[in-house]
Amino acid sequence: MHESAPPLATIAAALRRERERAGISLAELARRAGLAKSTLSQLEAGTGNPSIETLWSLGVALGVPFSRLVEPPPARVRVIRAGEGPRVQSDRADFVATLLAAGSAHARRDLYVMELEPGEPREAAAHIPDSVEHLVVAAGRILAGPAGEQVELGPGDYVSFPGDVPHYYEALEPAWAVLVMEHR
Amino acid sequence: MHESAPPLATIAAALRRERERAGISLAELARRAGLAKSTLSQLEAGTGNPSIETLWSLGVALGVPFSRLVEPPPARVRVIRAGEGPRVQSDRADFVATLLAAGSAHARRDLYVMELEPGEPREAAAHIPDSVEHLVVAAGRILAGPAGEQVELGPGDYVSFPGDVPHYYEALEPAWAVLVMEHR
DNA sequence: CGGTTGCGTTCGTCAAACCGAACGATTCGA
DNA sequence: TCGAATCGTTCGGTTTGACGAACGCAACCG
Repeated sequence: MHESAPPLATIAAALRRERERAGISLAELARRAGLAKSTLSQLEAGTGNPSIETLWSLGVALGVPFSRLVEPPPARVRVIRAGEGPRVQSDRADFVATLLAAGSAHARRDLYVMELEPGEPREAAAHIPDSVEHLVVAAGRILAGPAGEQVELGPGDYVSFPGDVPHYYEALEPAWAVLVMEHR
Repeated sequence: MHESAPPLATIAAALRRERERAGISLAELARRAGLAKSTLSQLEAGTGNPSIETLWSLGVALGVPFSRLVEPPPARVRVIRAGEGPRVQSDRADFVATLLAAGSAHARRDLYVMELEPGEPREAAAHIPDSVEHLVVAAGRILAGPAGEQVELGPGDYVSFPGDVPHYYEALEPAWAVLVMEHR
């Protein structure tokens, strides 16, 4: 899925990178974070599997948000070619969706590209309370919406509706669309 | 500021929250993550200090980005002060942008449809720090990206790049795209 | 009623994360 | 040239996170 990066080496690299950016020594950082030099040494060497509290204290001492230590340096420009993205087979859905960008904790909108073939309508059970789905049709025609309130959409059309009630997607012809799943 | 929350209870709450959102039992999650039930039980109880690998495997098993487990839940109260509302007619927009859905404080991603005609490249000055732009091309061909790092995109292609540096949009042929502005 | 299945918690054991101390290497200034 | 200081690494010892087994509970079925 989208959870690929091995955190082992990522953290080691991030620690060294941020420490050098701060311009302090390993011993000094260990001192500020309240850790033993040895611990930090092994962490930067890629040996070891720090506890949350350990890594957190390092984040504090370095003055960087926690996620910067654990997430790989974000590629400045991310390109996902048509059909190349990670296919998400949703637990409770039959449609094929490609996850483009997962929302962070502060930006909980997940971005998908959805491809639909005409035929069986895709029935989606109600899911998370207070979730909202946004749909922009890029090509083809799609009949979508909550049960009983479907609307027909063509290229460029946009619709949003609550995701916490049963709803349907049905392609009237081969179609694809951009889907934004917003769950608060 | 950004480094305040004690991760102890945050993680416990996040784990339970995300697990219930996924609708699986504690035992089931432990199984999928390859952990002992007891470990997970203690984590959700707020007792214990998981290692990175442990927490990571939980993130994978839950299908959520790591940061969602470690960062505090978004504020329940959502406030948009006077004058802070989303500008629909952008000040410097010489392209046609239609605001579809403004992000709340909980989901700070704004959703646009953008139409471009070939000709002058659209130059966008750097804006809000730590903002990210997501672009899915629906039709036509677009050259987009930060200055010096533009990529050419066709229908179905996706790109994201930082929005806090100068960047360009140039239609190589009549095109339209879905634009998600993410500002944290 | 037993018997089974699944749940979440508690307990004892073991591996490993973390610590403190000692080490060689380097850079100073006296 | 010699200490003195600081660097980052390596080596045993201790704390503790993770495991597996057992437990009590509820729901379900014979």
